[in-house]
Amino acid sequence: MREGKTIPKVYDPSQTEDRIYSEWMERGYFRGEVDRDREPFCIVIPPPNITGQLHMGHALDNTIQDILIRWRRMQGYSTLWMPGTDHASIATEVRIVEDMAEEGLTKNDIGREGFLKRAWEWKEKYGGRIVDQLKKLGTSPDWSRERFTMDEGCSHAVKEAFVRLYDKGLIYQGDRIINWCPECKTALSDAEVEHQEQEGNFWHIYYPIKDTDERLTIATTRPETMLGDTAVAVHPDDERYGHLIGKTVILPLMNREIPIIADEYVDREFGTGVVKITPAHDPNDFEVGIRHNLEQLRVMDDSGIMNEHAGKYQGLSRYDARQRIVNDLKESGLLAKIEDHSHNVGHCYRCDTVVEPIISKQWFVKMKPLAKPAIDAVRDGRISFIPERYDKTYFNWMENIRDWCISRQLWWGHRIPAYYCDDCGETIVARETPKSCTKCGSRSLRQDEDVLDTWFSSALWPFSTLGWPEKTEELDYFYPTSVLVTAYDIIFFWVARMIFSGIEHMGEIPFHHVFIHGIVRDSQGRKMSKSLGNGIDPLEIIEEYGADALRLSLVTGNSPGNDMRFYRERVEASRNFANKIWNASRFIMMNLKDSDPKKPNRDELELPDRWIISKYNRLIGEVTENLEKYELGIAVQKLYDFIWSEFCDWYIELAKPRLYDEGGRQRETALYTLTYVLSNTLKLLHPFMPFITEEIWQHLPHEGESIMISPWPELDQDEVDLEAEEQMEAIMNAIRSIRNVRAEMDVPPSQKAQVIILPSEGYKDVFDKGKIYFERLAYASKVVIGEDEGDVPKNSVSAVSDKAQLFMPLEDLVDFNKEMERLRKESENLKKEIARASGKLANENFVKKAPPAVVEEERQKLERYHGMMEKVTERMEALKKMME
RNA sequence: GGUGGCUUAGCUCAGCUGGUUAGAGUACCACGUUGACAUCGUGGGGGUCACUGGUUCGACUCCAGUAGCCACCA
Repeated sequence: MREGKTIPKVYDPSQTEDRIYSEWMERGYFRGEVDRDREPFCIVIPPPNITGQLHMGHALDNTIQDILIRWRRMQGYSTLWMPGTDHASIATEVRIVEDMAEEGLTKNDIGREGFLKRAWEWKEKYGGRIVDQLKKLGTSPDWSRERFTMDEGCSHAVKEAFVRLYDKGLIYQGDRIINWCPECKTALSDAEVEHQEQEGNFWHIYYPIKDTDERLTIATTRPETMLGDTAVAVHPDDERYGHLIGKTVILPLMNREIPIIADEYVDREFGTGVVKITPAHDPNDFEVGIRHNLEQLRVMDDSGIMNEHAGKYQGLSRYDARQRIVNDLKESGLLAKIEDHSHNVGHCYRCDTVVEPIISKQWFVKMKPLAKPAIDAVRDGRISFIPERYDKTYFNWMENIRDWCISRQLWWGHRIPAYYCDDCGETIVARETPKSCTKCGSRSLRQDEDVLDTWFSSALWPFSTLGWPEKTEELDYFYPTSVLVTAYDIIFFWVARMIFSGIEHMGEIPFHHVFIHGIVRDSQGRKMSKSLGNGIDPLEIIEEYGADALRLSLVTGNSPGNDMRFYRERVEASRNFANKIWNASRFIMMNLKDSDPKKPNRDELELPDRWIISKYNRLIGEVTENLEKYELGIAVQKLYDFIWSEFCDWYIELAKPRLYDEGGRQRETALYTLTYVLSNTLKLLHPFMPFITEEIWQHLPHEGESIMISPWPELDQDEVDLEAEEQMEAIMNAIRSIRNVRAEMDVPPSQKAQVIILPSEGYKDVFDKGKIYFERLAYASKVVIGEDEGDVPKNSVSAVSDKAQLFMPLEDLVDFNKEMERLRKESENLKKEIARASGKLANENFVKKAPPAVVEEERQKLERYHGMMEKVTERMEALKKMME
């Protein structure tokens, strides 16, 4: 072997991974460059939160990206995988506040500046952690270009984007209903609200009509909001209530008079057909309020505590208030009934508190004009989702989108570049902090206190990281990026927003493909979560089994868009595979010593060589094709099968006789083929298992300094050798038949037997040349090619394969009854197949309408079955005679 | 309520544009230390492809419906 040391029997990833990774880094292999002579291939990483630790979701997402990047890099593309992290405004702020709480500090104690200082320190300390963890996975992004959503460039891009949108009238400030988290005390976008089904109640409340004995019954799930009612509404065409429109009801508990209005928003079928209108606490009511010019009465403060408009309920939490209100209604006889009712309640995606729809002054992005071209881009195929079905999810969201609330009442993030004049009240939106008011010249300006939604900056990620708004070479060359890889749970938050932002700011889509994968669940199919404590730490897995094993486990059996369960047993299987490759390579290296076998001429190749080279070439085609389709699971399955079954189980075994023939001319041919197929197969496997493939490749004869920059193998149709495949199959099938018979007859491996082969027409030569393989792989003491049954001794067991009849004289080991039983089973089986095939062929329509190739195939099958049946029958008869 | 997904061997899953004797891993059974590997080898058992219809010469695969589970949206 190259380094002249003995190779351990068990592969130990911990001995290699870090060393190899440092070498790759030192040699700058990850570096992405603008190279006009080559096609670009670019992926931007979904930036992980700086608060985060690497979890299985990251591991999967980044393994996939690394596979694609490594593959394209080997194919000769100029690849750039752009890495970075996200400041994760709300998540980080929550973490730091928790952190401070342990020291007994609050945000207000240390003030905005103090807080930001602390946050940056926190970022410096922990922000790199996840990056280090990604390195352990073996990922190959261009770390020299690593970005952060709050770095100077990205911040610049954010301001630029904000100002441009504002100038175009696509960003506005206004009082609208937003989702308010009373715990985080900030507004949230619609996407940040998680709806959870909850058991609740429908409280039916009487609203007395002024100056009459009549009353209306109104059902609500949030009785506390009634304090802010400023109308009740019925449908204009509802005959039950037509006479009441324009009258007034007395709002219970508050004794406020509010009008009865008519609005088509009311659903006559639902509940009593009368609804309370609370413009300040419900998005639909808000719209109704605008139409009818109703007062907006907010009854709750930012902490979810009832305020001065809540009368005697002031100071109570929203839930205490609800309780009290229901009790009070009951006491005053105004509670008609309570119904059980399950409904969806919005929760904050960060802290899980029930969000409160509340009217509030916030900044918004006007979505309709932005959504239109973003929908078109997917509709006309410029952007495609893999799997395709996710375009429906995308359309559904984009077509029903409401304006995006982008301001957050937080400190950690991009501060909104809006400034207010204390003197004239002017709002100035500018890239640079203005010195004086553009309207009145006053110098007393205050910047907006709020920061932007984290996703506002991540929406710019595909171009902000490439230098936008500067017109950089990178931007010109790598944008639009090639593919975005992410899980489906982030389509709305991120993918959709990148698409409309890219189109708006760059005038071009941000990526061509969106490759959606599922999420990694635990072995019981549950989502991994901190609260359940069922998360599996990828780093622990890497430590125990190696990064290659982890990566392999994450892609095998994984199909696009579908979730997967994570099992330790699977990782073990992957590790075993790594070990298998290791040992196959070890075997080859042991035989190579330090030699570098010369390429044999074509006519020097033996059947197994031609066969494995042919299979290897097919493999190239299959792996490449499946990578192109993002079918990584299938690609890796093909590799697994090829390496384990065809290469290890068969080819190595078939090559052994020549290897043990020291000094034989054929030894070098076998060695060459072994080495050639192994080292090239390693290339195909490299994107999936980068470490072990590099480690082995380095020890094999090779050109170039690393497998990761070696050229991706290309399918050579001339090497696909159908004849070799067919002949080898014939031998392999015959060997399998013998093994099968021996096992069924309970013949121990130690009991070698003579094998007599009666080849089918045209296969005499094939089996004659293949004798040696039967000795090795079918426990044959001696192999004889016979002409007919006359050459077969009486006490033989037989096996029938499609291209030969096989016999083993086993003397007293033969149990004729057992043999008979076996033959009967086989003939049953054949009978079934013959019935199936001939049934098909007897069907006129099949013969007439099916493609000729399919019909022909079926004919050949039938012929083969008939031939085998004949042999089995003959054999049974002979046996019967013998037993008489 | 709307949309989408899933239902294939004991378990976990592949099976992409309809034609395979329906596959893999794992578990299970039997045999096995033949000079790469017991993290292994050889052989084996195990599936009415959820159900009902339809299209088709032909359906695990396409269409419709039903049931159960799940996800997302409202």
